Amino acid sequence: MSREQIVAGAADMIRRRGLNATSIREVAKHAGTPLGSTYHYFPGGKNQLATEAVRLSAEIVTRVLDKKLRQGPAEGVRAFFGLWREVVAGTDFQAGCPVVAVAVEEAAHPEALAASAEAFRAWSRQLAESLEQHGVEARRAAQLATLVVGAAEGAVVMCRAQRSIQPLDDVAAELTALLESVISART
Amino acid sequence: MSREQIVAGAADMIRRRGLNATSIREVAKHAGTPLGSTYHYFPGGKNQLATEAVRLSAEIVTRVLDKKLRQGPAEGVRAFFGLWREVVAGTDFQAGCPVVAVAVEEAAHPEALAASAEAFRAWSRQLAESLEQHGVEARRAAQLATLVVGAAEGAVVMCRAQRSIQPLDDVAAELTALLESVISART
DNA sequence: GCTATCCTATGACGATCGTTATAGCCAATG
DNA sequence: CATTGGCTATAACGATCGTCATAGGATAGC
Repeated sequence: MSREQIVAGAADMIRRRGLNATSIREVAKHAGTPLGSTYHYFPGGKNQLATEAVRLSAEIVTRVLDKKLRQGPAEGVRAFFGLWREVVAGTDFQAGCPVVAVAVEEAAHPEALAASAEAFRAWSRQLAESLEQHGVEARRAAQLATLVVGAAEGAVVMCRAQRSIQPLDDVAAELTALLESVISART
Repeated sequence: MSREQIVAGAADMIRRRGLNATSIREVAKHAGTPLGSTYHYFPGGKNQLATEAVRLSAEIVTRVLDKKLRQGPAEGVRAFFGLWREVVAGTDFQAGCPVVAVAVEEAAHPEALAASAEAFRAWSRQLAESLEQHGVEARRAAQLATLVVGAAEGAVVMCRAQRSIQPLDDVAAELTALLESVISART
C-alpha cells in the first residue's frame, strides 16, 4: 500500500525536478511514510527507487498505448500526444517525462538508465508493430515510431521551457498528418 | 580568458550530468581555476553560470544553423542533426544537450530556464524563416521547424538511454524526407 | 616606487544529501 | 497470552553542496 505510493510519489517528483533534485527524504515525506520505511521497501536505495519509478511511469503509458492502438496507429498516436499534453498542461508546465529526466542525468544510476532505455524501446515497438499491421513496411514503421516518441518527448521539454503548449500541438499536428498520408498510401 | 573556460566547462558538465549534478567546485577544478574566482566572475552564482552556459551552447548551434541555412533548409537540417550526432556519438553517448538538461530540472534556476526557452525559440525561428523563404507557408513552416528541433532533442535523449545512434539517424531520415517533399511541392 | 584594482587563496557557514544502525511498536500467528 | 516479524522511529555518519568573507599576491598606471 505504502510502497506504491512511494514509487508514484517518486515518479512525480522526478518528472518535475529531475532525479538528482529528488531526495529520498522528500519522497518519504511526500508519501507520508518515514524515511526508514523507504530503505525497508527499497533496500537498493535510490537506484532501485528511481528504477521502479521509471518502470511504473513507462507501464502506465504502455497500457494506454496498448489499448488505443487497437483502434489503429492514428488513434494510438493521438492518445500518446494526449497523455503528454495532459501532463504538461495539467501541471502548469512544471512536469515532464520521468523517463527523460533519468536519461539526461547519467552514470550514477545505471539500472534506472536501463529502465529508461527499455521504456523508449517498448513504446517505439508498440507503435511500430501497429504501423506494420496497417501495411507500413517494417523498417519504415520503426523509423516512424521512433520519430513519434522522440518528437513527443522533445516537444514536452520545449513546452516546459517556453511555458507554452504550442510545441506539443505543433508536433502532434505534423505527425498525425504525416502518419495519415503514410497509412492511406498503403491501403 | 579563464572566464570563457569556466563557462565552456560548465556547459560540458551540464550536458553530461545535468544541472543539479554539476557543482561549482567541480566546474572550477575542471577549468583549473580556484573556487573563489568562480564567484568573482559570476557574482550571480550558479544561476548566472548555468544561464551563460546555456547561452553559449545555444549560440554555437545558432551560428552553425545560420551558416548552413544559406544553402537552404535541407542543408540546415542536415547540419543540425549532424551537430547532435557528433555530440552524442563523440562522447560515447555520455553527453546530450545542455539546453534540455536545464529545461528538465525546474524552478530553482529561473534565468537559466528562460535561456533554454530562448534557445529553442531561436533555433525554431531560424529554421522556420528558411522554410518560409523557400515557399512554405508561415504557419506550416513554424510547425515543421518545431518538429525538427523537438524530434532532434528527443532523439538525442533516446540515443543516450539506449546507447545507440539509431534513434537520431531514424529521425533524421524521416524528417529530411518529409522536408524534401514539402519543399519540392512548393517549387 | 606607490597605489589601486583585479584576481587568487583559503577556509568557514549552515544545509542537505544517501545511507546505515539500533531500538521500539504493533498486529497477526500459534 | 506469548512470540515473532513487518514496519516505525530516531539519530547519527561522512560527504558534498551553494555561498560568503577575508586576507594575500600580482600587475598595471601614475
